[in-house]
Amino acid sequence: MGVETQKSTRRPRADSIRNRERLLEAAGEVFSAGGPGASLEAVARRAGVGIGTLYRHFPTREAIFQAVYRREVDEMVELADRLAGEPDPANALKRWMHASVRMVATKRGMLAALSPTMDGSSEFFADTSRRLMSAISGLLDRGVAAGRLRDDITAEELMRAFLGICYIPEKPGWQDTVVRLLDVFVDGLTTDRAT
Amino acid sequence: MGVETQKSTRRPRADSIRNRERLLEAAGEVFSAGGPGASLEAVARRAGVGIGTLYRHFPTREAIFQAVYRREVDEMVELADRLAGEPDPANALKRWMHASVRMVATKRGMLAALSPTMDGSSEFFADTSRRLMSAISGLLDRGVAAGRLRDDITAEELMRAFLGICYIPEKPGWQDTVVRLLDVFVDGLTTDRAT
DNA sequence: AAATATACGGAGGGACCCTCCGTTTATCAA
DNA sequence: TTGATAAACGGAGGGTCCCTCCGTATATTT
Repeated sequence: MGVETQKSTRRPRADSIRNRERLLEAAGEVFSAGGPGASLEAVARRAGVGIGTLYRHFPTREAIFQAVYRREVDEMVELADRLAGEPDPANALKRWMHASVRMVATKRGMLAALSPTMDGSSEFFADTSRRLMSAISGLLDRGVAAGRLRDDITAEELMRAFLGICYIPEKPGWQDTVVRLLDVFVDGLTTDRAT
Repeated sequence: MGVETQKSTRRPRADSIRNRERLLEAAGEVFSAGGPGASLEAVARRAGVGIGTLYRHFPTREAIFQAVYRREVDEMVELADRLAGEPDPANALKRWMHASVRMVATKRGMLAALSPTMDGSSEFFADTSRRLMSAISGLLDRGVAAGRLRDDITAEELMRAFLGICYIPEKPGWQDTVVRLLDVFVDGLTTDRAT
């Protein structure tokens, strides 16, 4: 025994994989539009699957929230890597932040929705925020090394400022406001100004 | 016209007043236990009135939240006044904070619950937090004047520390933790220690 | 005591939550 | 190819909650 542990298990069904993907897609859209209280039945409807299928893939509300969040963090990290090739570091940072606003909207929803059951999840949060931090500091360091960004702001401070700006009370159109303010902030980070 | 504006209006019915009071009582209990998503029907049940009665007195979820919150702020302010006669200012501060933990639980729920419709409410929040601030600074100043509390902490800083401690991620029993930490903090505020 | 303005309770239609199970289908072996 | 069958699917169903509406009950007033 021991060698046979992974033998006779079937390959996962194609429709299962496809539906899981559709659900995550739909959940990302529904959650960032409708907030934490968004209806899971709406998610299933949007994904074009039955409600039972949703619950089989994600037994709890927390499970699907986490899956969506993890997925978006993956995308942010990946995007940061891709932007490492940008000639203009400040611009790279802006683009990264713009893309991240959507992620923050999801996370905000999560934090509110998960507070009751957030016991075992703190490790999960610690992990993802560590990964985000290393992504953002990669972009920052590159700009500093190139002499294009100020060197007296740490990645952690940058993260805080980013989140702080994102937490502006949400009215209709808040995402636009946030994006503009983020641009102003990154402009302030650049070195090419009179001081 | 103008003189007659307030004439022929009947006295409000006794049962109406009583039910309103019961609803506020019940809502305070249900909200601080169950958070922002708590069921309004549960509130009505606990108050021993029909759901219709709840909705007549408080047409929206926001309305009842605000009423509960305002009421608790009133109590906090009143309690601060009463505690002005305490011989020991540090103890007075502790007692005030212990009582306020409950209020914060309600407010936390409100902030989460009201974020969608919080447009017109900012004035309401500004007003109540102003009143709270003046209550807390009354207690603080008295201790400073008596030479029993440090004079290098402002009322605003005290308020921030208080709220910061209250926002500890909530697990079962969080209120106890908060109360203990608040005590430690107030102990640190006192002057009678080796420095 | 009668009149009536007010307040009360809860039925009802709609949405959502989550479970359970009969039906469908993708995979695998023959 | 062609079953056999494990795996996944869909959605009905029972429960809770939301909010509205209106017939009934009652506190005031005269």
